[in-house]
Amino acid sequence: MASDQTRSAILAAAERLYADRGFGDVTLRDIVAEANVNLAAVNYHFGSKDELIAELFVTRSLQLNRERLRELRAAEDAGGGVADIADILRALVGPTLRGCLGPDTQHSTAARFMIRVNIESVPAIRRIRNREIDHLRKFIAAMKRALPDSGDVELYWGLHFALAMAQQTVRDTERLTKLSDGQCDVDDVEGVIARVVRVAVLALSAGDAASKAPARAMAREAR
Amino acid sequence: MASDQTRSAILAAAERLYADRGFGDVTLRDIVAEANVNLAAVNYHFGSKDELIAELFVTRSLQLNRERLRELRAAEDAGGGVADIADILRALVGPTLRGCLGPDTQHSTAARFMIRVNIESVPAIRRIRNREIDHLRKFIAAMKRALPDSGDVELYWGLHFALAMAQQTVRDTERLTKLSDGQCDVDDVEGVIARVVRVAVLALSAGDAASKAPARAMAREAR
DNA sequence: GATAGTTTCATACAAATGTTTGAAATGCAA
DNA sequence: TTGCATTTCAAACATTTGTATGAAACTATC
Repeated sequence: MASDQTRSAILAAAERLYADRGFGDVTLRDIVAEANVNLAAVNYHFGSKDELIAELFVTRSLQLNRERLRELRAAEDAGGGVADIADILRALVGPTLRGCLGPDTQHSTAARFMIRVNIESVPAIRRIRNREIDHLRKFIAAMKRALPDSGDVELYWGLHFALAMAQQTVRDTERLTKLSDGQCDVDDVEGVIARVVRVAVLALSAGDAASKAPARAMAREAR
Repeated sequence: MASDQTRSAILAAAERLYADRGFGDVTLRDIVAEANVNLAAVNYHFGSKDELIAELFVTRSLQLNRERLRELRAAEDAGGGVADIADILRALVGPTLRGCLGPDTQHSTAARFMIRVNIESVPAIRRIRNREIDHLRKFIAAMKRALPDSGDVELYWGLHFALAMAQQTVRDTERLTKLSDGQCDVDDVEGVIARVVRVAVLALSAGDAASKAPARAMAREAR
């Protein structure tokens, strides 16, 4: 393994192209042209196109999970072993949103790549994604420590909804912006994070109290 | 236009195959084999593969939007022109969840097709989806009537989050089920709808009061 | 500096795919 | 029936795609 130059060039070019044009219409020939390497280099260094995609995704995915856990640990350390529920959720959705939203997103290839992953979802990536569950369990455990009186089901739904809001915001930034005529400032990343976390916390605390009351009644109260 | 048999057979076969195996690996040859028609029939009747997909999506999409608006009108009529906010949100997410969730989903081709649309998102469909905005504006208008004191921005975010929770639940049913070891009963469709609506309503009411308070403080209160 | 292992390269392969074509079949009106 | 338009059909087309091959270039070790 003398020179990783070719390997790195392929990875960089592939990520850039996938980020810009999506998985659908980027061919190996596009990638090797962008990387200025030979067509056969991809199969030589990665085995197949899918393995190249997988390596790209795994790398970025591990980065994301690492960052999430780092923030989670920081929150738990600050709280002496039990973190604030809002901080837990922030550790969950913060890295994703910070990476994929904001004005500087235009300049980060890695971020644009992860957005594509969220939007398109090719089989090669979907297979890997299912391993994400172990990672999420760590957050469930932390949430259980923070809210020991909550039922497990509520925690699962709370985490699910938190991720839903974060990922949909990444996925459908354009629609939200258009719908609101730009009134929803998606570039204010920390603002978006705070908003998602706030609602997710509410969802968690609401689950217990009102899990049996019909939503209709709740809405009446809210008026 | 003597016989629409061929046309209909193609549409039905295509929807079935796309529902079962996704857009990625269903070819025209698969479709015509399933429909027992000639390969050239697709291009003759639809012009191209993309136009076939588009027609499938538009049909189901219009059905969905019609059902949403029907429920919205029903809610507004019942309230004398101004519907309950929970009912508005239920009209928004109910049809999607009822169509795509639940035990009977296994039997509805249309439902499974729309799930695929939510999961995969091919370019041909993404282009059409952007026209959905006008449809959503009607819900924003209804929400504004229901919550006249709410800021527009809060309404946009509320609708965005409601759709996020509904669509992610459709998209990631499997992950949620695995993560919770089956504890989250996604087959209880009306339960899921109530849950999504409840959180969305909360998100709307929370926006006003706490839009300036940091989420950290809110979480503390929630303890 | 010869040799063995690694990497690069041009090129070919094989398969799949959406689309087109032109003739045959069918349906329908005069 | 005749004639015209619509529809079906088998076959071919033209690309595009990921992958494989075998020789050449390169690198490092002895």
